[in-house]
Amino acid sequence: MPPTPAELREPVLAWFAVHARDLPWRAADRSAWGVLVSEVMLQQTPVVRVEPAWRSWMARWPTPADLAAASTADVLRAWDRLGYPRRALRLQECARAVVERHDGIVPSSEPELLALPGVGSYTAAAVLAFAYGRRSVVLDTNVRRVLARTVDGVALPAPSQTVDEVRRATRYVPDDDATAARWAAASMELGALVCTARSPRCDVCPVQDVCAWYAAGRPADEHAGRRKVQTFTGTDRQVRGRVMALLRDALGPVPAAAVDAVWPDARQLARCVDGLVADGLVTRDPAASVDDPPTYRLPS
DNA sequence: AAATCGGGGAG
DNA sequence: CTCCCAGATTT
Repeated sequence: MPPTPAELREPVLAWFAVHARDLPWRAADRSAWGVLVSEVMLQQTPVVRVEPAWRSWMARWPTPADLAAASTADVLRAWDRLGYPRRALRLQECARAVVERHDGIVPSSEPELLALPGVGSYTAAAVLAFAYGRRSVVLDTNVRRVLARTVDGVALPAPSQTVDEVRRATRYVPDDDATAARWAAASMELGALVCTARSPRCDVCPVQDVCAWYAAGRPADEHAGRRKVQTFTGTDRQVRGRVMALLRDALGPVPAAAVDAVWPDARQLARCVDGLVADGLVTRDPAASVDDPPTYRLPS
């Protein structure tokens, strides 16, 4: 018997009222743009690493117009090692779209949010709930795990999100805007602090008594083995990361020879550099003389 | 539905 | 060492 929506929500909301972390993008004076920036930074990057980056980022570029007017090289340097630099590129594109399409105001409708670069279903729902206090179905990795355990009685959700899963999650979202927005934050927080992927702290969980997974004796993950572990060492992602690090730290244009030195496999390196140029993360400038090698830099 | 895209810190 | 993190986009 899975818990009813009320059986799950009420203890989690009460727990959240006591245990919510004091994160800067939850402060009373944060802007809708600040919320959007935090959500993009938090896409696949842990809270502890985002927090200091968010503070300095918002101090430097408080509004969409500020970020829209910045040099892309500065944006990529400020992004530093938050991972997936394409997100930084899209965040700046997003700022420009907000300025051009919405007069510099972050939109408050789901279709308009989804149309922004770098904003998918999760981020759109999160901005609606956290910036505007509106009801939405916020289904991130934390909420997916909380519902998989408490409702479905399984250790972890399926590798990819299904339509059925969204429908199920919708049934647990409160009807009114304010409570729905709190539920979004509370259920995410429970997944982040208690109902964690590695070693869940069921002993302090506010919904232990209604949790289907706990009742079943915490059975192991049924998808174990089928889960794709993204390796990193030796992959294109590592090579791209090295090239980006080199260009971030460079004061001026970087000679091709310096780029060649970051990775021993010349073919793989060339493929990665071409990819970075195609992605708009790197600019290749031809040399003065035709037979000389080009130089590389971050895009201006 | 699956692959790709960074990087780091906990276990 | 492996695993996972407030995902989005492309194929």
